Amino acid sequence: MEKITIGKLAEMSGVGVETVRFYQRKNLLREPKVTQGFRTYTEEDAQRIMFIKRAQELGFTLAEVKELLELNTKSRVTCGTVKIKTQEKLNEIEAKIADLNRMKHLLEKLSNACNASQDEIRQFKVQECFSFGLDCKC
Amino acid sequence: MEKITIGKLAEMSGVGVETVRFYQRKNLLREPKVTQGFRTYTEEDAQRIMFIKRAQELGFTLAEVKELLELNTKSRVTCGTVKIKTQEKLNEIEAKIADLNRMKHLLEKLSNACNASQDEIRQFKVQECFSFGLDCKC
DNA sequence: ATATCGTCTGTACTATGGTACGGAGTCAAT
DNA sequence: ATTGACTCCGTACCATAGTACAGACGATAT
Repeated sequence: MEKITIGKLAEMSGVGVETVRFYQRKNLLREPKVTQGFRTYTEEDAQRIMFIKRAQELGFTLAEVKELLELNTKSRVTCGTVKIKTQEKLNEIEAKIADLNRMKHLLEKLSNACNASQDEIRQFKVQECFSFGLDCKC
Repeated sequence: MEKITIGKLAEMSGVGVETVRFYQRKNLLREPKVTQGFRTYTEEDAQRIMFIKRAQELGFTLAEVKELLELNTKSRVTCGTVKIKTQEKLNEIEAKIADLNRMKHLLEKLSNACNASQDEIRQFKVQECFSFGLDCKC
């Protein structure tokens, strides 16, 4: 089995070398064994980075990802604790979804208001269209 | 009609004085008339700041808000242009909602898996639960 | 043996969206 | 007339999430 250097790890997990070091500084990644002055990583480190990336895509900040990973690091944890953490995240996610749905409906309203005369050049009060509470008058 | 100073404008539009100056530096807000060395604003400036804040809440970055405001500045613009811009945002928002829903279902699965033995201490692989594509094995 | 690539460390820089501060000038009330 | 609040300007600073780079050292190939 070949040694996984920082460069290989970065390539495996689809990030830059500097990003790996950054995650280490932020304690999102353990400091790996150092063999002859070089860091040597494992498959698990790559998994961990991919997990970080995945969670980020899903709207978690690095601080939140760290929390999630710490649940895992403790390895044995009461189900109650996990349940509370996941419920907190669920509430956050539901709030985000609700916000985004609100945005979506308003944008749809704006888009539909523009539908009537698609190519026509006309006075357009963008600000008015975004003043929710007021009706779009474009 | 009383003169609207930067402090009053900030209060009217619910931001800080420094934020007003910041928006001016970013050309999101025009440089107002200066009367005896003091900036004098109008109602419209307050409207504009509120528009910026509203658009931000809806997920637009300041750069995007600037674009939207420039559509307005040009005063006459095809409805097609506005439609394209809003449609782009709609697509982004819909993708985010889809991601969050995926996340939600996985967290619910995780939460339910913990339900059976609420107080029992057991091995818990959070990462596995988040590895979408894999099934949760907790 | 020398070149070249990769890694080491630390620090500096990027963008985004503000927030804070120092020192000077102005305005309004007492 | 002096205090206190407000404003002026420029610059520095904050968090977030990286990205870049300098100078030294190690590993490998020719």
